[in-house]
Amino acid sequence: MHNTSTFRFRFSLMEKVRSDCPISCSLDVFGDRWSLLIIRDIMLRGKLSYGEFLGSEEKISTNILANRLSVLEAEGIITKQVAPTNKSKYLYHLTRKGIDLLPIIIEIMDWGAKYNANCPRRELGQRIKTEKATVIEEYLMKLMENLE
Amino acid sequence: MHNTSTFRFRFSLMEKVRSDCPISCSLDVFGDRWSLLIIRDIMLRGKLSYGEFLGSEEKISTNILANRLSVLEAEGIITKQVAPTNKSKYLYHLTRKGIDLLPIIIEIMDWGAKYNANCPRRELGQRIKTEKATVIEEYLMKLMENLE
DNA sequence: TCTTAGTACTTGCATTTTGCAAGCTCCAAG
DNA sequence: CTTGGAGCTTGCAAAATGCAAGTACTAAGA
Repeated sequence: MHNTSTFRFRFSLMEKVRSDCPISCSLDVFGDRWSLLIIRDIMLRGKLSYGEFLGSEEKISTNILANRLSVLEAEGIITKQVAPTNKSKYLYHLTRKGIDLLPIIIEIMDWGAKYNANCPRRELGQRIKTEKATVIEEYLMKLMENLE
Repeated sequence: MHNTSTFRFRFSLMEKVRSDCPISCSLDVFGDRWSLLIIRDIMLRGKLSYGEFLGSEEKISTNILANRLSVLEAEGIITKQVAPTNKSKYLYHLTRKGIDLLPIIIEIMDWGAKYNANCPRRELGQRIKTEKATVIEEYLMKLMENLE
């Protein structure tokens, strides 16, 4: 199912679950410095391809990106499909499971903006400050439209 | 201010911020597999001491625990104080900044429980399924009482 | 006072993960 | 039939992690 080379580092030992605590299980999946940034790119910035993810300002390296994408796909958080326009390009989309990470992403954004003077709140950041629930609702609907 | 040995690995280079995105900044602080589990222990399980954190089922190792505690303290998320009963014991408490991680913790718990058959929802897990906002409100009030 | 135990770490070392740079493969266009 | 774009893989050095053992300080009991 998964080729070994892609899994040569993270999760190469396959499924070492630390406990049955839902927080612990979640962190086993996305508890690192990169996974949620990829989700952010797809979810909030409309990025879809490997090249677009590479372009983000945090400068993820190619091997880490390839690994995280395969882990997220294996976990059923994103899907990978050939681009209709170009057979050598792939598009990554969120599954329902991936879309359900939205509230986590929004809460992390809100906390980060609140406690970092150097993190300017842009439109979305401003809105979640006063109408978080509404914003989540809106994004949820928008993201669900792209499902299938 | 910080002794070097405690910071010999994580954040030993001090503040390498990847971008001004609030999500990225947040993950620079707690984007790993352990930090939020320590927060969970303090926030939801009433644990307060090094020994209690070590006792959790995920079995964090002593050097990682010491490092994460010092990072969380340096970030102003927890405070460290001598126990009133015993001079050789320390108690860790959440600051306001730490308490504000509550919604993130709750959302991660909810997602983890939803997508892991092997993660049983206990009382709290059940309640957040139907009355998340209320539960957050309640816990927030309870945690704020212990501030100061 | 001497010893034993509790609490909180620190240290050394092997293993794993990360980060960086350089390839490599496949497809499409000229 | 070559050139370029897109998506990776590979090799290697550096950093983080995990484990086991040791240290330092305090408290309590003999």
